[in-house]
Amino acid sequence: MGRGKIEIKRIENANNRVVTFSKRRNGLVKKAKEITVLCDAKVALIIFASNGKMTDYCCPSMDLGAMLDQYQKLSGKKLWDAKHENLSIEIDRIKKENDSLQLELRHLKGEDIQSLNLKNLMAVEHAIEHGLDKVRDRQEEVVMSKRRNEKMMAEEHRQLIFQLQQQEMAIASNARGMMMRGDHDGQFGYRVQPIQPNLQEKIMSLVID
Amino acid sequence: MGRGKIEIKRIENANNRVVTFSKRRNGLVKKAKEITVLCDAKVALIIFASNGKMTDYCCPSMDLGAMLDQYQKLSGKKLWDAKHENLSIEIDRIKKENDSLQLELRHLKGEDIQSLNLKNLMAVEHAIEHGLDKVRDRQEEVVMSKRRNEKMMAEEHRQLIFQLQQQEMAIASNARGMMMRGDHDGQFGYRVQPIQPNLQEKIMSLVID
DNA sequence: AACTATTTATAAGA
DNA sequence: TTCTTATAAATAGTT
Repeated sequence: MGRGKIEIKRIENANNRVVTFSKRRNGLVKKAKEITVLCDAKVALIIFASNGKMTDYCCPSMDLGAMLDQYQKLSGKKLWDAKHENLSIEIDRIKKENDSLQLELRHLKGEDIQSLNLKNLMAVEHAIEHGLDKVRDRQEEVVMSKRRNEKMMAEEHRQLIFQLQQQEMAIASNARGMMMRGDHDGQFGYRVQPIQPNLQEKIMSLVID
Repeated sequence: MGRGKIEIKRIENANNRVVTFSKRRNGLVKKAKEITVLCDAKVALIIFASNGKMTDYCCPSMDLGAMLDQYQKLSGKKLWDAKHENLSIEIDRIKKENDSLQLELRHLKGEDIQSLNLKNLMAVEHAIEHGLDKVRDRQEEVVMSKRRNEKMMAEEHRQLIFQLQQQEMAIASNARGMMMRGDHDGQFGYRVQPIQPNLQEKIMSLVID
């Protein structure tokens, strides 16, 4: 229908194709609306242009979800049941994994062990003993580390006290010198160098744990 | 387009409505096919007649499921929401539970404990110790039970030997009596009663573990 | 289901 | 994209 008859095959001219698409898409939607009104029909229509742009129409009397439910019932085809099923299967799988973890956990806690035979009991015992060893080793480490830190702290505390004393003495002797020389412009004869430049950071790190 | 112009409103005459539906439905599907071919478009079309009968068309290049996936992406509307999302949420929930179980399990096995502080380590230690106690108690029980069973077994073994001996003696004496009386019709004077009727079952149950 | 007068859709051109 | 218009196609009413 137009100035000339056309064959129903892909329109090679890209521009014509796009224009024709636009016209025919409008026509299609218009006809979908018309049949809906004229004939009490339910219509759902989804159109993707080759550039990906989408147009859709759904009759006002039923939403697309309901249409598709109906479609599945009548056609027997599954649209999302498959995905659904996959999710359900995944859930079952994880739940089973969960149960087995749960059971292993309970065994290690000495629960639900009535059904275990001697061999299993010994395996569980070994696992527990191994874990206990490791946990105790780690405790040891942590305690030792804490103790080391305390010692360092104490040592540095002593150092700080020593430094403070030195500075006080230096200031005192300087002040005496200044007074004797009448030096009042606030410039000391020498600066007290920090013995441990990173002391503050070290202390902070010790305090963290 | 026809002998007369019609208003786009419900066709009251039921027969006309059905006929028009049929014609227009065919037209709609035809146009859907044409735009698919002419313009590289993807079209999905579902039509329900007022009597419930369904007609559908989907472009050959994409199945309806894929079309609807795309529809959801582009429109942001969710078609199979409720069920789907609930399942996804459920999966997330179970996975998290799983992870936490996994972690607890690893802790009890003495793994991944570098990050635990002393307090946590001690809690884990106590859990493990408790489990170890329980498992060892149960082992003790099982071993004791086995020992008891062995004793019972030995005792019943002795009983069986005793019974067998008795029966052999009874048969022997009977046979002698029969021979002396010329009793050859196979009927013994009395039956040997089983001393322990359920012996077989008892033995079976002992053998199981 | 066929026919056909008429309306509608649209291809090509601007 | 939009408008125009000649023509093809769809279809309403009829047989």
